[in-house]
Amino acid sequence: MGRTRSFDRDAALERALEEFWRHGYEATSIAGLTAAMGINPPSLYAAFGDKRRLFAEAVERYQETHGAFSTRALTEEATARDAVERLLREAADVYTSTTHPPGCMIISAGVNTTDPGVIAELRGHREGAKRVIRERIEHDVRSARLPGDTDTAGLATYYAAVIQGMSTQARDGASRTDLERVAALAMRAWPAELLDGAPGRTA
Amino acid sequence: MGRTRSFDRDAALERALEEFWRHGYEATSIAGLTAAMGINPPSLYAAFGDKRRLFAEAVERYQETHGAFSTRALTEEATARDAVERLLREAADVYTSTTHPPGCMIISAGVNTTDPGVIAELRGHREGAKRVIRERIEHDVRSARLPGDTDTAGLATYYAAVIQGMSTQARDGASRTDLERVAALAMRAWPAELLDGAPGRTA
DNA sequence: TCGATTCTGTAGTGATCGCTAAAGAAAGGG
DNA sequence: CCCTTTCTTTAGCGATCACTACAGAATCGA
Repeated sequence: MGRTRSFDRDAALERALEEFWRHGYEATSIAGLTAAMGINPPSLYAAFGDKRRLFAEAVERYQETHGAFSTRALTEEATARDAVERLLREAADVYTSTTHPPGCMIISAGVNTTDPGVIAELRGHREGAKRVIRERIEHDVRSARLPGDTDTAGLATYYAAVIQGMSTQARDGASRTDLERVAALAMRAWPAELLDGAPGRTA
Repeated sequence: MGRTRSFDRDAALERALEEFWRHGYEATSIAGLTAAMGINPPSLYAAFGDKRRLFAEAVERYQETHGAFSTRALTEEATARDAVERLLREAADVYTSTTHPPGCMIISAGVNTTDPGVIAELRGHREGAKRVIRERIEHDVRSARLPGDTDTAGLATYYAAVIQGMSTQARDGASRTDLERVAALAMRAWPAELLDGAPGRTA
């Protein structure tokens, strides 16, 4: 059924992802993309549609690979505190890894972008992540591990802000240990836990 | 001495500042600037040099006006704790004010920008602010208000990250009270203070 | 009033933006 | 083999980028 594609679509998508990660949506040009992907513009458009759809695929791939640690941390730990602590620690690790651009693509790639669809797409992912944090904390409130008057939305906003600050610090050159110290300090805001089987103490 | 300028240079600079604040350096076009400033390109170039120098003047103006609360908070309070607490509280206020774009121009305007000079200029301001925070904390360590083993650099990085996260949250639509809650939670990381005249306790 | 000077608007510079028409190259089916 | 299909390359589309040549308009000193 015709000539076969001469490049690895998945590998090219990963290169495009890293371009968008490093330079953001708008500052990444088709010329920069094709150079990084090792192909010519018509091959890019035939395989991925256009710049906007290529970006959407790159974001999807990011969530399934580099950004998947977030969902794992929040679902695989026994307590909300362990989940958030692991989330911050793994963010410190991923954001400063030298095998890919620094920081978080979901946080930085849409900054200073004109396209409203791109802004909404990334903001939706950020709001979704914040909601997952809040729901994980709410679960521990319902199971009486955390006080009933815990400000779950406030804590979720706080940890979302800390993670976004860590991403910015990483892009400014902060090291892994720098961010691990930020993560450790951020955990001091965690509310006093209620012990299992020890009823009554609310503060 | 020739024809007099027909527009208010200071007012035009403020409009340019807000354009750069909202859209960042690279995504702000000369066409957008001239439209916001109410002048034509030749007037802009005659009065401000070029886009790069106009941006530098806008950053300088920002530091002297919208961003001046930062230095004031860190120099006018009696203790480092009060200084940082005021810094966070005023940031929550300024970043969500509706009289100008949300967030902090120093933090966001250089994201996803290619020009290395712009990146270095803004990063320099961020590093400078972080250094001022650290020096304010070190002052309280020297005066024995804070423990001698306080990780001043770690605390400075942490509060810098929190402020950067607050800026991102503001640009995502967070309210003033949202950011005030973030500020309050962030203060839980503050080390235990040593009381004046009560010697010895180091933790 | 007049020349000198400086600002202003019009209009356009070359370069780059995202994107694509056209034609040659490589694969499958007959 | 040849025809069809799909990929590839070259080349260039209109639009926008930062920036400016040019000439008219406005203000100065004389």
